[in-house]
Amino acid sequence: MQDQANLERLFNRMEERRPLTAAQKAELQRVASPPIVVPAKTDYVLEGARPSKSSLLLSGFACRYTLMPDGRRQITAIHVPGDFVDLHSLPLEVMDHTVASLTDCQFSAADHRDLMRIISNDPDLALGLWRLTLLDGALHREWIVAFAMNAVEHLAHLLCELFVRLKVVGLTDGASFEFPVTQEVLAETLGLSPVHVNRTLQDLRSNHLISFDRGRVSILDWTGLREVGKFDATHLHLGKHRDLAAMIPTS
Amino acid sequence: MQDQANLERLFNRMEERRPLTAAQKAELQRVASPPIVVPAKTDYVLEGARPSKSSLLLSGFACRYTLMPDGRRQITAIHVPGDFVDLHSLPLEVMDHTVASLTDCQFSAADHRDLMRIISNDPDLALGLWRLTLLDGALHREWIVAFAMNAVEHLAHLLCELFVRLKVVGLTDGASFEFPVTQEVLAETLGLSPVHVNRTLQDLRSNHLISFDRGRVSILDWTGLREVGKFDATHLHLGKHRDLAAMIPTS
DNA sequence: CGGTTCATTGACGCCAATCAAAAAACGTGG
DNA sequence: CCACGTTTTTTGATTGGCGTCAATGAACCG
Repeated sequence: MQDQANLERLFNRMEERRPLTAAQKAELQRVASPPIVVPAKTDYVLEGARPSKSSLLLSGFACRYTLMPDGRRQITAIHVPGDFVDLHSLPLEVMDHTVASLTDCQFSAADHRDLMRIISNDPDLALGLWRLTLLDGALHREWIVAFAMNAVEHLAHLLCELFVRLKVVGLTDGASFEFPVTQEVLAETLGLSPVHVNRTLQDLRSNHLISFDRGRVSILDWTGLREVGKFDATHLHLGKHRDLAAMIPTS
Repeated sequence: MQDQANLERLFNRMEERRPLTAAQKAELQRVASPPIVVPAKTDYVLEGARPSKSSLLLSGFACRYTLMPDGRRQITAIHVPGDFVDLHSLPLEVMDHTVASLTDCQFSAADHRDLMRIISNDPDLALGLWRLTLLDGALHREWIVAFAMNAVEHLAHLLCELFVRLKVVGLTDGASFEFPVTQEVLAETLGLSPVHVNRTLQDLRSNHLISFDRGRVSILDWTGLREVGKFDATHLHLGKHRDLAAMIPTS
């Protein structure tokens, strides 16, 4: 059992709104492969592919991105442990973007035939999986809104979002969390130049809202950061952790 | 039967990848309400609501938007006939944004209990509905990428996307289509100021890529517009109409 | 026909891109 | 543990895209 994938973070997320039965958890556990290790900065699912399985991120950070004709990379989603990174390929079949690791990652994969069997036999679980893919959509919409903000607001918004999502899966430590990515990755996420990301980070730091050092983000002023980033957790569709976004974390 | 909703445009979209059976079409038809008329510029589903039904757009243009704290409205999606505008509220339950009409619209609504029954009894149809919501997500991602472009490219991209989507549901006329919205709506969509949208339209016009007059968009140079907008239809997940994005429409 | 909405134009300012270079952190092998 | 090349962060100077403000003109509508 040592190499069995730990699905607790997925269960955390799925049980935000209603609990899973022991049988449902067992069924998901049954179709989850042992951990797959992927080093940092590696494409994991390619645009144009037709995956025969879908992968759950167990540890590390991953992203989805589209390569633009001029060679720039635009990141459209950042994934944290507990996220399915390509569950949408089950109904959509063809990948319209690439999934890559940002840090060293572990994934667990579930065969599409197994997943199809699950959704045929258990409409309740089917709805839960559907719901997970819709949470991605809700995040996409929020990112669109964030793109209409200026650089400082956009960055603050992103950090708020990551903090809450990581908190849900138990990956925060007080008011801080590990986020070992370069400023270039932030630039590709925010659609800014790396230089401007640097200046924007300095802005947030000089206003004592955050510190960001050696891959660790510490939120020094949660209320202030939320305000700057116009962050509203409605789109995260939290249930159990509903009050989490309002809370002021202690350091 | 005169007041029965015409679901052909929905069927068009759902049959991109695989045909629906007559029984499936009949089942969808059975749960679809008669047309609901909504005047232009009217909120139709409010943020925070818990819809008990989901609505299909039969005619007109609608959008989803989020109101920002400073009163600005950011549009996150534009809907064309054949689109479900809030099908995601079935698994997600709570609306995280508002749906509004842009023009006079007609909707047909399906009760969530009926839809739940369908997805429980027909996994195939469930997958088809799931797929529709994922197409929205794919569009969201493409919009994020488009936000990393400059104003001219972004606008060109949007017009390309609308053209192809309208073509799929038979709402184009040669190389042109009706799109009776103000430049302010475009501004709210692109995250630009109305003034700059005006200048950007003039740019496209002066390069003989489009004309846009009295609510009708005509594409004068499809190849050129696609190139400027870096438009790639992969994310539309077309099946039957796969070659549509590459085709040069005749006027 | 008159009021209202919408499209257009010009002047000016600011936010973020770009270019270039230096400093700091990191990784690796000796 | 230090030396070294590489990656990443930081800084400065300049440019350009888009926002803002304000006003005019055109289209629409009852």
